[in-house]
Amino acid sequence: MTTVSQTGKPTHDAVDHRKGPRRRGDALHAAIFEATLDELTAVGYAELKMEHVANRARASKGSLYRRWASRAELVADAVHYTIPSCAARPDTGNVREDLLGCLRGFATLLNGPSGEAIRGLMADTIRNPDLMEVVRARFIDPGVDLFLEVLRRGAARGEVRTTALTPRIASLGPDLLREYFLVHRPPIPDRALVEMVDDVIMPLIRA
Amino acid sequence: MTTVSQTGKPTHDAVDHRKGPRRRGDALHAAIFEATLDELTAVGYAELKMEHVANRARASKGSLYRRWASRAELVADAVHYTIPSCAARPDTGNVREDLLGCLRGFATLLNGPSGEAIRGLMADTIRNPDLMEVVRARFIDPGVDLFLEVLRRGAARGEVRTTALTPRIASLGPDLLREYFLVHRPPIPDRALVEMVDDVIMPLIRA
DNA sequence: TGCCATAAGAAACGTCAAGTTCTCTACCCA
DNA sequence: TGGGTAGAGAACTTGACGTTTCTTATGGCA
Repeated sequence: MTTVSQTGKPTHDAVDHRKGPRRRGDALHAAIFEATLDELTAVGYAELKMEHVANRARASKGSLYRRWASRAELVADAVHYTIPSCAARPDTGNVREDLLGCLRGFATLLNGPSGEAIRGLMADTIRNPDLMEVVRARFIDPGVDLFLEVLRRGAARGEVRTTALTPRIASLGPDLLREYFLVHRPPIPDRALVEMVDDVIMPLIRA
Repeated sequence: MTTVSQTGKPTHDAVDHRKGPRRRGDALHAAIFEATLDELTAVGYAELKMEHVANRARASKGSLYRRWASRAELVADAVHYTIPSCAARPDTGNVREDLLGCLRGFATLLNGPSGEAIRGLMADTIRNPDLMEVVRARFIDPGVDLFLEVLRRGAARGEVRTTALTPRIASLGPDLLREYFLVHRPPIPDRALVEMVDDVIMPLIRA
């Protein structure tokens, strides 16, 4: 098929979706999410271009910008859309194992394409501080809640001092993990997680 | 004064430094550093443009790129050049006060234009992971060394368990501070520093 | 003192992606 | 079945980056 552009230059299109089947609403939304994640996996956040996402989704840039004001918002939505339930919730009956299980779950996530995305989102936070609230609400606070729950179960079993059930203590795990994640190259080694639990958290919470 | 550009368009320049006094070497180097810091203070890292730094320094972009390959390298050098000696080294004879003093010193730094710059540099780390080593060597490792020294003095006075003299414990202060810095809007409240010391570090190191 | 290599200043250029706008048209619904 | 909505595709505008070119001031050296 041959069309002629406004400037008269002929372009040969494999498929012109002005004429082909055309998705709308949720179907298009989902297709863009999948394209975003594929692109994220393929080239990473830093090299992710709106135009490439559009092409991969067989959509137009206009459709993307109609829904999201920026790359950051698109990626935040796309990652949030696919993170299953923000990692598993281990319950082994032992606080140390539960804590380690949580950290390992997060680390696995951060070592994959979602980690790439979160790293990039935190970077964009500088140009757009409002994004920080979004990142915190979606990717940070849930982790603290999970740790607090683990500590409460431990306290119920008598493993954990009740005075350790504070936000400051509960967020130590997520904080140290994120800190490690942001300052070191991936992947996060398991040894670092064990140190966080055994050298910092356990001594602080032991009954 | 009026000059004629290559394309024949007349341009009216206040001063054309092809004819004016011309700095070289260290004088120019220093002028560029000062312009970088002024620009950082004025518009922040995200909005810092090489061209604007050049204009402010009354230098050319060419001169900048002859010395630094990127904005990140320029800013890293400029900030490092002006940080006095990476904060004071309190020695009050009391571990808790020393720790708090260190954290307050860093927090003051991070609440100013240097903090803006460091935040931005950490963001650029995503596009350029080599930068991470530079940031760590210049702005992170010195902090850990300082804390380790404070802990050693405390141990010598019998205030600190000798088993607490590990990198994991010594870097807790800088780690938690940086974590807070990266995830929250400035400024860092003093309350957060006190919590780090009293709820996390002190319980872990007490003899 | 005068010559010359070096490097600074200014401006233009090529590139690239962001974001916008335009036209055309498929799809949905009343 | 006809009209409004929204998607596809491409051109366009803008803005910054990093480079190149040309001119000329500066400092070292003979």
